[in-house]
Amino acid sequence: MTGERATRRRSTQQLAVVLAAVRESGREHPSAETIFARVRDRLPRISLGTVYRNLQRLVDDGAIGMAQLGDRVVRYDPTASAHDHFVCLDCGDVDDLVAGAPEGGLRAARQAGHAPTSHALVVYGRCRACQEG
Amino acid sequence: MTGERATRRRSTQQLAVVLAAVRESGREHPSAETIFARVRDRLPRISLGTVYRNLQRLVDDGAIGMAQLGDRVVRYDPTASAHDHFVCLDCGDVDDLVAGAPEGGLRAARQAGHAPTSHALVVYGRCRACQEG
DNA sequence: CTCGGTGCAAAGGGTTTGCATACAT
DNA sequence: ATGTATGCAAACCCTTTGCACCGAG
Repeated sequence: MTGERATRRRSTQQLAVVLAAVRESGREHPSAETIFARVRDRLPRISLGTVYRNLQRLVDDGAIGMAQLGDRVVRYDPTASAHDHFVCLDCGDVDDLVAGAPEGGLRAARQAGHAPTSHALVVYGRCRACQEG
Repeated sequence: MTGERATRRRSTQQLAVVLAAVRESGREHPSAETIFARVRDRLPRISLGTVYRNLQRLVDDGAIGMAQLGDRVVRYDPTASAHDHFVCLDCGDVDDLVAGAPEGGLRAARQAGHAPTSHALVVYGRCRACQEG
């Protein structure tokens, strides 16, 4: 019974503007609230619910990434492909990290009989800017 | 001005029972709600707020660990020392991983000028039990 | 014309907090 | 006696959702 037909998706202005807002965010890893504020400049009547719905859709489609970085909020990421993150404990800034697979963790998982398929690595510390002075 | 005096901490029955509940949890990584339910068997009048307050205190004191494993809730961990986690995408079970430092990530952070002090690694996949059959 | 997307506002789920009281010290 | 910890309930914060209307196809 795979009979359900995929519902046709419409491309709206709101969707485009949300995507643009995430894409323009550089290494900032904005929260939904931040996106909301930014998107409002262009579409003053957009609602927070719509922002959440479109962000979710973009994540599901693989157009953007999503990360939990230790605090409560979900962060969105213009880089959709898998990568890791550095979070500064002083200023909260986030940086992308390009690192190979965490072999130690994967090996430990396999040794326990598990079959790893993905991972999330967040490195915490003091960022470059916060070390000066 | 380091004049604030540390407030004297009292050891209550509630604190002891919360700690015991976490310690008895094995590799289960219970949420606050789970701890609450368990603790209630022994202290029927304990409140959820007290459970949260005591869990927070135990974490601050380094008596127990705390982890965010991808879903919304905070998990508590009888193992206070740093270690990583495996989460089964099928059944949700959590397993501890003993892995060395994630060198790739740390190196990438240092290369960007940051000074790493800690990290959180969660490996996702299919657990041993879910692979059988 | 259709029916998926939107705006609004309310609900949800997890966690924190203000306050009067209880109790460890 | 002192003031920290508790119980209760309300507040908080982030996110999701129900519903009537709008608008892309």
